[in-house]
Amino acid sequence: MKTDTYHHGNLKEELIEKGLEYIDRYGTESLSMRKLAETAGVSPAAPYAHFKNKEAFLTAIRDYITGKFHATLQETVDRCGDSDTVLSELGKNYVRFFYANPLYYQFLFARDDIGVDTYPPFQLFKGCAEKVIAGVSAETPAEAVRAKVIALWSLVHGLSSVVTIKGAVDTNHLEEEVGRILGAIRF
Amino acid sequence: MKTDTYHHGNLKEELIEKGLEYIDRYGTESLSMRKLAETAGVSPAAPYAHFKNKEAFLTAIRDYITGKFHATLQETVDRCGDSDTVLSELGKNYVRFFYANPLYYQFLFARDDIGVDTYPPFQLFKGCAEKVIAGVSAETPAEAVRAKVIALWSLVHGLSSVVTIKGAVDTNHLEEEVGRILGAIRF
DNA sequence: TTTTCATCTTGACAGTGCTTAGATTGTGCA
DNA sequence: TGCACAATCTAAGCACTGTCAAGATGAAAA
Repeated sequence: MKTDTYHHGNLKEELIEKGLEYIDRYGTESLSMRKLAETAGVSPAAPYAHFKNKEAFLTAIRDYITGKFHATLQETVDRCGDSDTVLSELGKNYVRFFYANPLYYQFLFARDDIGVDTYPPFQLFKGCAEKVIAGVSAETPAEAVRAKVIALWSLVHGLSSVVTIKGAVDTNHLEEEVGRILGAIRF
Repeated sequence: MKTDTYHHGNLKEELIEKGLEYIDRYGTESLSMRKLAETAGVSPAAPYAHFKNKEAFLTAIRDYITGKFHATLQETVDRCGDSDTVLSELGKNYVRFFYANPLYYQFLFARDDIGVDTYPPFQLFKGCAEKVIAGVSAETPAEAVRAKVIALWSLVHGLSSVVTIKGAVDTNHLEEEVGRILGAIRF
């Protein structure tokens, strides 16, 4: 078959964009490579020239989303510096990110190969929290600092999930509510 | 075909048991109705006499696990009553449950149709936390109580997830560590 | 005994991920 | 400029999936 568009020219990027759109709307459950190929106007096997398999494709999308998540946190740190508001702002933006994209939470974290040291946003958050919390009181034992860091992280991470549960948090006044909730931990 | 075991006799229960076993080991990703039917020694369509579709089957398994989770929490409440240790014990057992079965967390919560009011374990935890926290200081404003309840729940819920992330928590001394982390919130 | 009905098998269909063989075409090198 | 190469695509097909419709089976009710 001879057409003027045998080579798509931008398939890899379009697949990622279309895949992202699809996950936004319907989640990852019903996403299929064949449907995606069709919406891109390309044969069912074409995507496999760019991605080894479906898992590699999903990983590419995860990396993209992770990049945006990381950028959000990084921007917060850059803006707040070492001020005493940085942790609260970091937490708020952490939660906001997943509240704005409820399907991202499961998509990013519903797998078992994720580690703190290999996931930049986690490193960023933990590192920042460690610095601030250890700085509050110099003579705080290391194990207490560590526990508080994990506590804060768990609180923020958990709230990101809880916020998507129906009826859990008054989302009409989300900003104030999240502020109050994050304020429950003191250092 | 004429055999002496045309009717399985206990298929529904066996499917749930085998399905549970499978999820324990491999998660829900690669679970298939046909494989399950085969391990039960039955034809591929047989399960559909007991479950409308795969989703209904998974819901049945979720309900079973949710029952065990709820029983764990209920047992804790029954044992501790209204003592000041009930929240800490409740939190520990909450986290323990998912640490012991890492794949259950995603399996139970990786869906969007879950609500506080329709999920008994959440109601139990929230109800108990509300009673205890409101009782600490009678003149605490309602909104502050609500925020603390959500904070505690988020902390516990988040820690249940964080604990399964590689390198996040020292799992060699999980008990003490969880105790320290949960102690970061005071009321 | 006969009938009924839940339970099961057989066979089929559409959709899935993915592989292999070959077609197409932009690109760099002679 | 022409040609070979490599990246990218199509076509065809395999093994697998969920699920349905038609009919077989047999335990329990009549």
